[in-house]
Amino acid sequence: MTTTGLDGFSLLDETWRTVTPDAARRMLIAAVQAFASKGYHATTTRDIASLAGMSPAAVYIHYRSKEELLFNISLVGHETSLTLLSGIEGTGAVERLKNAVAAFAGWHAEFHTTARVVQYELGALSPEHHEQVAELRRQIEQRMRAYIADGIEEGVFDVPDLKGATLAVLSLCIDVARWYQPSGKRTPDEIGAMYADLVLRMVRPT
Amino acid sequence: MTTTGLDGFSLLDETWRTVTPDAARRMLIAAVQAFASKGYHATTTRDIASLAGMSPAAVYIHYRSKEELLFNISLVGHETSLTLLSGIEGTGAVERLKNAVAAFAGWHAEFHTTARVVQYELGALSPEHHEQVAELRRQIEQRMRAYIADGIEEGVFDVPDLKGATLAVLSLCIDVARWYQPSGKRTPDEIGAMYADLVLRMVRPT
DNA sequence: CTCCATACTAAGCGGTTGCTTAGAGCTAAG
DNA sequence: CTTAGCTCTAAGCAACCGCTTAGTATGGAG
Repeated sequence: MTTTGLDGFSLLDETWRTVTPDAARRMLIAAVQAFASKGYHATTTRDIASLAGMSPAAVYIHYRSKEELLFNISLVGHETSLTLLSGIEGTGAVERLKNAVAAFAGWHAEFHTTARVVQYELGALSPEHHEQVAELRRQIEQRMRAYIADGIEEGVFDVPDLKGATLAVLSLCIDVARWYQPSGKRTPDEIGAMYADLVLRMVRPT
Repeated sequence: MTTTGLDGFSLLDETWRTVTPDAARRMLIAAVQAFASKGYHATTTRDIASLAGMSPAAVYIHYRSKEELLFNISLVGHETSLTLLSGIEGTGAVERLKNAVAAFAGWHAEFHTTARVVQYELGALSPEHHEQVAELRRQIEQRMRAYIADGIEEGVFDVPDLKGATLAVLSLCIDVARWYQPSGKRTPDEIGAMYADLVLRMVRPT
């Protein structure tokens, strides 16, 4: 899962590779960085333009508003993590849940800049945009719940409260975006592996 | 741990009971509500004054700035949760960790309004104020780590990575403030009990 | 070459922000 | 009654906000 960022593309470039034209992508990446470090409301459109190396008015050539910038980030971010979670493979429920948690928690570490905006700026979206994103979040929850439910059906998990356990697992992974620092000792992959172990301990039979 | 809020005092009043004079307390409570629902930067001093039923200028009679309002909230909130975590009782490490997680997670649900400000608006503090709060956060982490370490020494816990496990347990509890809704099915006490069970599963021997 | 669409900037508009100033109303000591 | 001190409000200031307008530079089609 980990990409090194040493191949000429930064991690942010990789996530937003499909965004065109070039100036629109640079603007989006600038917005992600600014929103992640200062928060949506503390970021001005002048901050974003300045980070992208353009004039304040240039924002509005590619985006209708500051909120639309946030919506694009939020939408692509949620779609990316949903795709990631949907593509988990493994033989047996134990291995699949392990891989799912490692990938999902690892993503929140590796792409913590994007993840921070995705997870902590939902409240700044317009009601219509928020509802679109909420639907994706429901699908993410459904996926994670299915991985746990599989193990219960297989008889390899002991989970008294499926909804509660799903909530806790997702919560654990999501919160990585809040505390993760690249300067810390653990790599995203190590965090993913550690969290996978902790979650499997939570669901294993007594 | 749960207080009903039916005794004439709201939960917010209870937390801020010691703040005087009365107008300063009403202003703080208004700020907590506003910061929690819209975020620090999206809240105007006029919002706060209006919620407190006073004029915009009244804020500055009791507080030097909007940031000082946030600092007071953050400081009292951190002190409260540290005191809570420090006063845990129980015979044996298993019972103490169970009680600690139940209390800490339960607090983040019951006082989710305060907890949201405490946990998610740290970045808006001035560097000096942030450092003061960071010291309290280090003490909170130390306390939780001690509860887990006790169980390892007693031989009743199997934890390969003490620092990692502490981080995960705190993270799990803190994130309750993000997703908790009073309209949800679980009471704060039920969430505390469920989380205590999940955490004990994470640290029990194989 | 002309023409036109696209991508950008310089300048700035109306509204809002955190915070200040000047002064009014109230209370209580002398 | 006077007066000092505290709490509050009405009004407003300078700075900054999101966003718009007018105009410039560029490059490709005819």
